[in-house]
Amino acid sequence: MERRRGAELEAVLLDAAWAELMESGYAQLTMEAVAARAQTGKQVLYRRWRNRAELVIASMRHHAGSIVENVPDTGSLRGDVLGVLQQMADRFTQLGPDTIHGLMAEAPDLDPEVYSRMTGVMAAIVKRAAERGEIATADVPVVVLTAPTNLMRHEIFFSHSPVPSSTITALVDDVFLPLVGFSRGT
Amino acid sequence: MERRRGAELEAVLLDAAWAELMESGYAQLTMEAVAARAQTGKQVLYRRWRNRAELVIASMRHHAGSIVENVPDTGSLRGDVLGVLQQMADRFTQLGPDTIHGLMAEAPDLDPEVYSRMTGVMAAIVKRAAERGEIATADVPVVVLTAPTNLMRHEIFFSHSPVPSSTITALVDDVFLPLVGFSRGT
DNA sequence: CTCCTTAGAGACGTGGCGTCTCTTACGCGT
DNA sequence: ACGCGTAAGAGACGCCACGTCTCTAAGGAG
Repeated sequence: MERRRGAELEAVLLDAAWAELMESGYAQLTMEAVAARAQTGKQVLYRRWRNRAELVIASMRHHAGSIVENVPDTGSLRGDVLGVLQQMADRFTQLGPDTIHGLMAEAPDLDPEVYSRMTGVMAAIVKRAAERGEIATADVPVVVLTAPTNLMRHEIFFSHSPVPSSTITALVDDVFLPLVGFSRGT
Repeated sequence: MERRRGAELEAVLLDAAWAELMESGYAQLTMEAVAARAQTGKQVLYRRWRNRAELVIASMRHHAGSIVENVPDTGSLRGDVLGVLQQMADRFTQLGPDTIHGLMAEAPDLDPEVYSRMTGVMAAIVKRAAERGEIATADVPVVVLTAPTNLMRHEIFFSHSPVPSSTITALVDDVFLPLVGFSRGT
């Protein structure tokens, strides 16, 4: 019997978890099923992750790398923000709301990271826009800086269907751009 | 043995559920415990609600009535919006994040109601402000109308501690009021 | 070649869900 | 006043998945 070990095995486990997640959703995902799919025992899972939530989070990271490390750079403030929001939408509609809610409920210590990371992304985008002269200053209140991504996240959490692109453009054109003193068109 | 019936019994059940919710939180709340506290059997619960989520939701409604039916009327737009957000904060910090997340995960059909209700509340507030002449028009994009309550809800969901009032005022002063063309102070 | 880690497999105890069953109280109609 | 039917009170039951424990054997390190 070929016996998998170390990183190789771990990859198989994470892939199995991801497959189960896509097929059954978070609520239906069981450790037994993941182990069975990976053709191994539960203990192999529990040796690496303390519970279902940790396994799933690890499998998400493994599958898609860490969230937005490729900050969009379209040359315009509007394009950049649209890009960020679109990325968020794509990523989370793939997961589906039940996975998101399930993880929130079972892994309360997950969010701070994802949460604060976006603030940095937005800050970078705004800084560039200020340097280009699109807006007067990069000195924007945090609450404004995080408004679009937070509203986007809110949309993702509450809408039980994919977020339409019209909502995304509305968030940018009717909320964010006015707040940073960017007059569109005119 | 005095045997409770109908509405009387139902009230006892809902109170028991609420007490368990406050004591143990949603994740730890069990049907057994609720039944025991109400000095009855589980069947009495299952005869009325299909599962834990429905019971808890009913108990929340029973305990605090339906959300914001008392739309604040402070005489100023700023005061009204602050009032609404403060009510949301109060209500939900009482519940705690784990209850909220748990319910979201298990009762996907709960939110639309709560969600859309706030839009109406905000619309009423803005309409009054326009009539008072505080702002030019009550014709505000939906995405702006819902921005403060949505951001508030986002804050509640992600912050694992009570929302500070500084955040609430920031939402109103740095996001909402500028968006509806209200120049503060000046 | 031996040793030690750990993969693979499955049994096990636990806990809560939701169902089923049974007895018994009590409101209602006649 | 009486009996019928509905539903309360109580608990047993099967089930499922969690997370733990135990055992055997593979295969890398020395």
